[in-house]
Amino acid sequence: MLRETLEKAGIRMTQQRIEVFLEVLHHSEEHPSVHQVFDGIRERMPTISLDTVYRTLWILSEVGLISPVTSSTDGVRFEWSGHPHHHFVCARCGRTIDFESGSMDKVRVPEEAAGLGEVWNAHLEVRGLCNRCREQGRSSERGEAEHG
Amino acid sequence: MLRETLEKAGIRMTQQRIEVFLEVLHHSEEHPSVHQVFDGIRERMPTISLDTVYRTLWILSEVGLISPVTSSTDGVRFEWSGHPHHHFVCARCGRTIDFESGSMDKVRVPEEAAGLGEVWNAHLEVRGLCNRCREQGRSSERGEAEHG
DNA sequence: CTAATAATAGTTATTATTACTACTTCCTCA
DNA sequence: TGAGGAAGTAGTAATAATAACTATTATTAG
Repeated sequence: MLRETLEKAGIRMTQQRIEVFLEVLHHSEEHPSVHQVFDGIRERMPTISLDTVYRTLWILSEVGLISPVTSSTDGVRFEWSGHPHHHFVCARCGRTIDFESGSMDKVRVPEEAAGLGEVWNAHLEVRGLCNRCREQGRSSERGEAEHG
Repeated sequence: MLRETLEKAGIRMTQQRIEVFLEVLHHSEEHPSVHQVFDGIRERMPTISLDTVYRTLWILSEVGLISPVTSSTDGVRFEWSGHPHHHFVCARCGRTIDFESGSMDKVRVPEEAAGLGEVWNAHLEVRGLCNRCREQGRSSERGEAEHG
């Protein structure tokens, strides 16, 4: 799937790109940050540079294999694009929580969107207050987004 | 609406908060960046600080009056939460384009989401390649996201 | 197998965002 | 109405996150 997509886009397949893709794929539900991906790969490939990880993540995003996740400001996070699911984003702590929905998965993309460009996928983005923050009242703080 | 919401959350209403809210409200479709809001307000209130703008934007987000927008890495952008609409996000240039949809607006939020917390609102997030990038082939670049 | 070229490592430079502190404003309750 | 105290702000310094840069290396086409 990686090989095929990169080939179609005229982008070379390198070991680094394979590693970055597999790392995001493997930890997709955790919405890994750039540094999580970096550290994960370094165990197997100690010389990989942070710059390469950044560049590669955006390249994989541009061809649609992975997607940046709505995030708090602690940096970009990514997920694999291939698994249909939706997001609950907490307005207070900034966490993005995945959920699946049989009813929503087969939603047809509105015409209005199709007119704006070539549609690849779509998901529902729900905003609100997560259960954890709801219990903590005003004591919770932004930024400790574990994106779990 | 501002007064009422802040009061309910036990947050004081200050001139700065009014200005920040109005600035975002007024330029909502452009998804203003922090600096756009800052500059806009400075014309009327020259002493406002960038720190205040950042703090206020996040406070208004936490109470649900505004929302951060899925963005490229050129910084956070915000929009007013009160207008129901959806997003087309270009995977290449990072632009977020608003669109309205009669069919989607009355979508009911799935049960699976309601279990995760208190739901405030929901919208569709469509990913793909915007018309502009589609025409430009591989010449386009990330980062010049005008969020128009 | 080799040349041409795209991609990477390692680092430095930028820039968005947050932290900090003295000062000011706003609200409460008498 | 006005003093006391808490919450909010300005101005700036500190802290990351992200991008830029260049010599070197890996990849692909032929």
